[in-house]
Amino acid sequence: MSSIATGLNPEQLAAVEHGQGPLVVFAGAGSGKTRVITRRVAHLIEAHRVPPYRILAVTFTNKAARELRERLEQLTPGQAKSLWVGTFHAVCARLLRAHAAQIGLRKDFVIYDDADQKSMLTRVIDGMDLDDRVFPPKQVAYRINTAKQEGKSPDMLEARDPFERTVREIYAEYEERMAAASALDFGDLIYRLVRELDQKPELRAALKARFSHVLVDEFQDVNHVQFAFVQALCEEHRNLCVVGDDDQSIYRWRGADRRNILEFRQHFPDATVVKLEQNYRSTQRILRAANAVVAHNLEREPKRLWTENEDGAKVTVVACDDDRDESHTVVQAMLMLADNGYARKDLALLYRTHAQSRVFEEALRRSNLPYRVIGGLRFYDRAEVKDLLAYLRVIHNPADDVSLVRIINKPARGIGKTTLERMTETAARGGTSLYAALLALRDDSSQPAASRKKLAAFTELLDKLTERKDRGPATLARDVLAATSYIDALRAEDTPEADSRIENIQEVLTSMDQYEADASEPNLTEFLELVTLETDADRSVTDDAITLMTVHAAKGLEFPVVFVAGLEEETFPSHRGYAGEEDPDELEEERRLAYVAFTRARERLFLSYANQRRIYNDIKLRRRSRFLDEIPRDEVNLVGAARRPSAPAPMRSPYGGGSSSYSSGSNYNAGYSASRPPARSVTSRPAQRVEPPRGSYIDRSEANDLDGGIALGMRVQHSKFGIGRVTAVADGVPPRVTVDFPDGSRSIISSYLTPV
DNA sequence: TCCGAATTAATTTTT
DNA sequence: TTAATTCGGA
Repeated sequence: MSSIATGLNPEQLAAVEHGQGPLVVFAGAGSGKTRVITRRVAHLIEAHRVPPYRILAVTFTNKAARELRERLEQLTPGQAKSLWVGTFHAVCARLLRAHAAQIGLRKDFVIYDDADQKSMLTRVIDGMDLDDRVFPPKQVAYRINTAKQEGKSPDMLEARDPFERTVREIYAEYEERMAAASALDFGDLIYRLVRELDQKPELRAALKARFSHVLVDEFQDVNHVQFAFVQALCEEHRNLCVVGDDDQSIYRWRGADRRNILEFRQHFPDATVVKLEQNYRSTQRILRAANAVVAHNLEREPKRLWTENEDGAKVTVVACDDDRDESHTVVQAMLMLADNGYARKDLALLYRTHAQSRVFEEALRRSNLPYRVIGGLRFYDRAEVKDLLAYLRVIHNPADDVSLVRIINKPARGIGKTTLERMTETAARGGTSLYAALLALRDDSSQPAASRKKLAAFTELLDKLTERKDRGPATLARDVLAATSYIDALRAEDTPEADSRIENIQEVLTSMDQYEADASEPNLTEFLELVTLETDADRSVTDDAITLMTVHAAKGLEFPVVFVAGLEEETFPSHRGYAGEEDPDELEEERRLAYVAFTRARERLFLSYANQRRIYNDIKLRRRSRFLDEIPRDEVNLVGAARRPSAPAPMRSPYGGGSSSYSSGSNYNAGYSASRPPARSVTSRPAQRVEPPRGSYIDRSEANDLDGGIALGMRVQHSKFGIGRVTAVADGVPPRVTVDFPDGSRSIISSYLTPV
């Protein structure tokens, strides 16, 4: 038992040993949050004799869930297996399956990811004879997802204008098609469960008695339905422990509501509050820089994050001429670090958007530095992988329309557009699945014989495969590949792309074998669920390579050396290109994102920007991010091509008059005293509090007010479509308006329009 | 029905 | 720029 308390500071210990009732832990970056959660669960099991299966721990990623389970296995051998640990999505999926009959769901429902959802919506919109330029599936999907995050069914959706009324109808129709396919989208997993909990007292009673202790990690990123779910589970015992950091809330666009943690005490007035403010991860300088930036936010829980770690090196700001220069300089620095005691896997490059990875990838390849990109295109999103999985899904559940459409003519078997249209029509008329319609057409003697024959061949193939359904996913997948000659077709192509596709398929097969070896009762349903809920970030790092990823993906990770690239206005902070002044909430979220990025670094932090950048065709002048100017000058070492007398639009900084006073001429490599510091000694220096600089809000009098707002009825110009009139305005991300152009109505992102 | 060519729209972040 | 989708000819 002593092992549970070893090495904890008083606040951590208080959180670990807290007894009954609600608990909120404000855990600053690097304050040992994971440690507290792990120890607390172990403590509940060991000291309070809580059976593991009555403890639920919700994490943000599958990887975090796995790690939690592994660490607990070490702390409490043999007990961790029966714990409930997982993401909201995984946990809710499991509960939905367990109570499927009660809820009126098929136990083996499939989960649709975003791409599946979008193709379902495309089919729905098409089937309703609507113009998908006026109702772009992506935009409708965004609205439906938002509705589900807020717990709204179609009839609860606002419909103030014709556009919104139609969206509501699409939503309703979509729900019916999803039910017919016995499919749930990501949003459904939580929303449906919460809805059932509201409507079925027996279910609510069962679930609130199911767990005795609930823990939620990254609570600042929980949205409305997720909180409702947690509240329902805890309303009886009230043993709810939430852990989070409002400064690290970066998922507002996904419905995350920081008020959930900031106002936790209003929901649970008797909640115990613990603040973890000692940082064990970063150097003083890194922490001071990060603190100074986030201190510019107005709406936050006051806190003082401090560390006993040494001062460390100054934060290096790398000023570059252009994007090529930036990638080159960053890679040079990486090479130097790699020569001076750092392993490649100690280095990470973070950026705001995936699109930024390209230039760096090229530069890294040229320098023969091994790297891995996290995110972007998910492994399971690759076309060939999706094809194979679609076969498995149809075998598993023939009513899965989206998957059926995907494979029906892959490989080409002469079932084309005409036949598919006929099927869709029949299905719509009879209110059945596409597969049922397919069978009907096959058996309908009034149909053309040639098409009937092709359909029969296809169903025969499926039937043959379905017979072997229970032999495990891996075997089944190999059967599918053999029966469709999928790999043979790729091999015949004999191109590098085809080869890499074959490799990807091999990798799926390997992961299936792995799954069968690991799972207690391997089955197709579980495997398919695992695969759709798995993110790229969940795949673990083993090889010695530099990691490239978005700041979002870096949440919860740490690296000895972190590079953050593209610190420029419009990019980081990003802005949605909406006309007029900036949204202060959005800017504050960007600042929190910067805070997350900076605090990933343990020893060295490099921040880079370019004065001009190639975007599409032309070269755009860029302005250094205001976040850079929010870092105290003393913590910064400026290197690189900062010789330009002044940036395009000099910014006033609280630490100096303008950019010229900031830079100190061209001292190209001055910043790289790159060798790794000796292993950190256990210092017992008195704690130095790091205070944010006071009164340093930047005067941004030259804020861009170039383009005016787009409003209803306004005449606007688009570079391609010419001049038109705005007929509807929709807020959203990004904001769009519907415009009547000479050649028809279109939905356009408003930043692509100029008023005339 | 299929394939390559032409067209067109788009850049945030993800379970 | 480039990815995705549509189009047109075979």
